[in-house]
Amino acid sequence: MGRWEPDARERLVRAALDLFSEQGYENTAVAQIAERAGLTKSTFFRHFRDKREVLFGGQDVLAELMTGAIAGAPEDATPLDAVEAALVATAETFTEERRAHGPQRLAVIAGNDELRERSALKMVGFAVAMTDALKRRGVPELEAAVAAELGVLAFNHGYERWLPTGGDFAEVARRTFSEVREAVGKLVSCVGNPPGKSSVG
Amino acid sequence: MGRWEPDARERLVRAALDLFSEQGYENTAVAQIAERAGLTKSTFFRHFRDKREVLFGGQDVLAELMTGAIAGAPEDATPLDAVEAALVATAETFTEERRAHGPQRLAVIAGNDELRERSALKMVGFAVAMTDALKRRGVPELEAAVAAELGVLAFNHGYERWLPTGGDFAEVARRTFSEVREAVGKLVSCVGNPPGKSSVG
DNA sequence: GGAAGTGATGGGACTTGGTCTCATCAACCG
DNA sequence: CGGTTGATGAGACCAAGTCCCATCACTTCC
Repeated sequence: MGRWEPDARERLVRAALDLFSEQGYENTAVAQIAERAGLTKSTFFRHFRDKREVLFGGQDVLAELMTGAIAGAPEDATPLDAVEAALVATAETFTEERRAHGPQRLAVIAGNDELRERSALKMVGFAVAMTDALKRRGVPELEAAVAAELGVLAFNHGYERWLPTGGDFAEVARRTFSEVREAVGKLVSCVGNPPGKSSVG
Repeated sequence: MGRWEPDARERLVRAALDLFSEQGYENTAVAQIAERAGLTKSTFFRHFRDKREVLFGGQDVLAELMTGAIAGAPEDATPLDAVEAALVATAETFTEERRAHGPQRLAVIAGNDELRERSALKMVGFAVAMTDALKRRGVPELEAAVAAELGVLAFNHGYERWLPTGGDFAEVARRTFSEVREAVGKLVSCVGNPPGKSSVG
């Protein structure tokens, strides 16, 4: 594997994923990942900000798709409709190839604190991005924040639901988000809190 | 400052906070923090898992207060009521002394990625804790997750609102959470989505 | 009162993540 | 053919974090 083989980044990701699965994240040195990919530590850090980031590539693309969809949603769309559109807009990145190493990736992340930490930050990033996009539509601060948070929740649940079955993520996202909406409805219309007249307002 | 002065942990926290404010988080070495506290690097890592953690002490106590309040809420309390009780239950930790270095702490965290990452993880921890506590009350998975997420959102907003003014955090939490409830109500009762019959169900 | 034990600390070696700088090499271009 | 560009290799370097062992203050027990 020569110095100028193409797809250095992809090779690094695959090598990292394999090594993390084989021996655990903490027991794998960056130099080892680079070596398996036929590269060096220097090159690794040229492609990824740090060791964690090799598992979280392309998340900024997702955020851009979300904000773009919210900005481009019909003017009469409700905040929740806009958020739903944001989730649907990310479907194009959920390719079959991505699904292939999804479980492996999830397992590695679940087994390490640093990685769960990075994952949490990415989710916060999504929430902030959607909140800002909603605010630019004139949605009040707090409503925007709530809607965005619900969107992130649905996104995560949708992803976990999409992984085993595959298929069109847009559909899964719509279904999951409608369930979240339903859950919200049940929460606010609980006994003692009739809808329309909040008991705490 | 001798070897056996008391309050090593508190001294480390104060030294870290001051140094981070003076020269930035990244420009401050752990050895330097320890030195200012009259201790050594070894001792620092005996008190804190890593450099970040010196700014996030006591968050596990908060999670326990939250879960305890949810578990101990009246049987007929709605999920949202239980979450509100969880926020109120954390009030006892919001002392005036804690408020004193709150802004300093927030500023340091906001200025560094590693720290925002850790903060995000802590919030996810709260959400998971409250979700589990709600599920143990028989609340369905998704509703529990939504309610917990709303709680975390209110907690954060409440904290930022409490910092400048001080006073009883319980009151601030109640007020903030009621505003979140109101926001949720507006979201689900938007034009095109009459409450009671979801347009996407 | 001295000896043994306990728990927190000091100290230093060591690994690894991450940065930085400079040399190298392939491709492209005039 | 020579110069430029861009990605890589190589290695020094610093700081985070781990590990092991010695040290010291305090306690307990004989």
